[in-house]
Amino acid sequence: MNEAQTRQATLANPPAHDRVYRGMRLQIMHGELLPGQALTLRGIGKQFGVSMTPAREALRRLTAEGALTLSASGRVATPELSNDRIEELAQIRALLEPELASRALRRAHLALIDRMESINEANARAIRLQNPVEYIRTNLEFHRTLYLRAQSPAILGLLETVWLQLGPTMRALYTRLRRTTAPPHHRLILEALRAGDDAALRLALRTDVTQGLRHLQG
Amino acid sequence: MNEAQTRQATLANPPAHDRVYRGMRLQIMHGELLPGQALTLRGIGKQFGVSMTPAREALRRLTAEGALTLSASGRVATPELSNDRIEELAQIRALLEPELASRALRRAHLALIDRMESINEANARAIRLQNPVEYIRTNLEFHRTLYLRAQSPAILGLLETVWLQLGPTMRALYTRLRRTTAPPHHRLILEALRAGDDAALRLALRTDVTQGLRHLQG
DNA sequence: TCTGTGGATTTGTGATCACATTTGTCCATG
DNA sequence: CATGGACAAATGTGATCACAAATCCACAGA
Repeated sequence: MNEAQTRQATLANPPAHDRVYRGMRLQIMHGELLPGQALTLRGIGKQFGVSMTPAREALRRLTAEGALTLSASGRVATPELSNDRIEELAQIRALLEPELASRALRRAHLALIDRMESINEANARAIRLQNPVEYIRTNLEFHRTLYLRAQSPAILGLLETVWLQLGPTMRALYTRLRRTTAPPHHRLILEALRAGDDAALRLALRTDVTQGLRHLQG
Repeated sequence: MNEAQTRQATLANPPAHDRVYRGMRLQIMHGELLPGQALTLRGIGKQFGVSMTPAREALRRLTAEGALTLSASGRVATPELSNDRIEELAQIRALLEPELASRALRRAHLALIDRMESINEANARAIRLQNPVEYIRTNLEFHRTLYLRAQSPAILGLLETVWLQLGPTMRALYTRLRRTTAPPHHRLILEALRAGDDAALRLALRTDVTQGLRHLQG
């Protein structure tokens, strides 16, 4: 019938628990939180101006996606990943991302490549400015821009949960080894896209993914 | 007014929301619910003898894993997957499961293969008895028994969420085409395991996964 | 037979509270 | 200086309630 969203004056259309979820999700994926950071229901609730109930639902949702870990006493915190687990998550990325890139290749037109190019420049800028959050954000946006063309929401959705799990760890990685040069494989990815070379594209993504996380081992 | 909180202090029992989650999860993964089945918080609460709060947390968790879909009005139901989505999920299985099998191959000893053999016989029995839930259950157990040896909890966890999403659909598939013979690829999997042939094992799993879901298309 | 319209019922959402348990702090004791 | 125990604060859990929106259903009108 009437599609008018005449919600209560206090809040906008999206439910409170969804706003909390989205906000926390961005913070985690972009590496704004360090590994092992503890979170409380009342604290999150206060931060977003809601009660415990929506905060609880948001955190439950995030723990279900692996973005947060649940201690035995029910306390939530950002995960501190073991080396084995990092290797597993990197392997998942190495399996899914070449597939998504290959699916996107057929649909990739010039405007898309240009957009990725400009995102890559923003990424290089973030490195110059030593801004970890912006570096992670633009790096993920570079990949996501390509994968959105794959028209494969299920695979992309699963991949994003993997990124979520790696968020705090990637932040810790960045601050530990302060990189000064842009990731070299982004150029290879763009070249393979322009050439329409499927094999080269898959290889470039596999190396970009595994290389970036190999530094964390040890 | 329920004055009997009856928390049974110091009795190490899982929280209510966790019990609800596990129960619903099994029902979904084993195909006890058909696609499109609607669920209500109060209904689930009554079914498990708890209030709305734990039921809400359990359903939120399951929707986060893709086991349930959330309508615009906030109602939850088992997913009705499109053909495209089924193809995507099958592709994910085709990528992850050969990898898990390969990792398990090095650690697979004779007792494991024997156990898989007996599970496979239970699977064939379920087919003879035309029992869809038991068929799905033993089929998943066959795969999981192998993958547990891979010692890769992150990959296996991700894969299980894919199985979850396919649960109701696999049930619908089964009742639609009433299979009468056991899946032929399980034998190939067992043979490749005995021979220690990595390439053959990967291939057997890829075909087992894609073949089983190809029937659903159209 | 079909349609839409009104009200009654069902349902999800968010706040609040009681309670058991965990965690933190401080001080006495060895 | 280290250790442990008692007390206080903090925290997750689950029940309950009010409320608005969505859904359902009977019934009148075309």
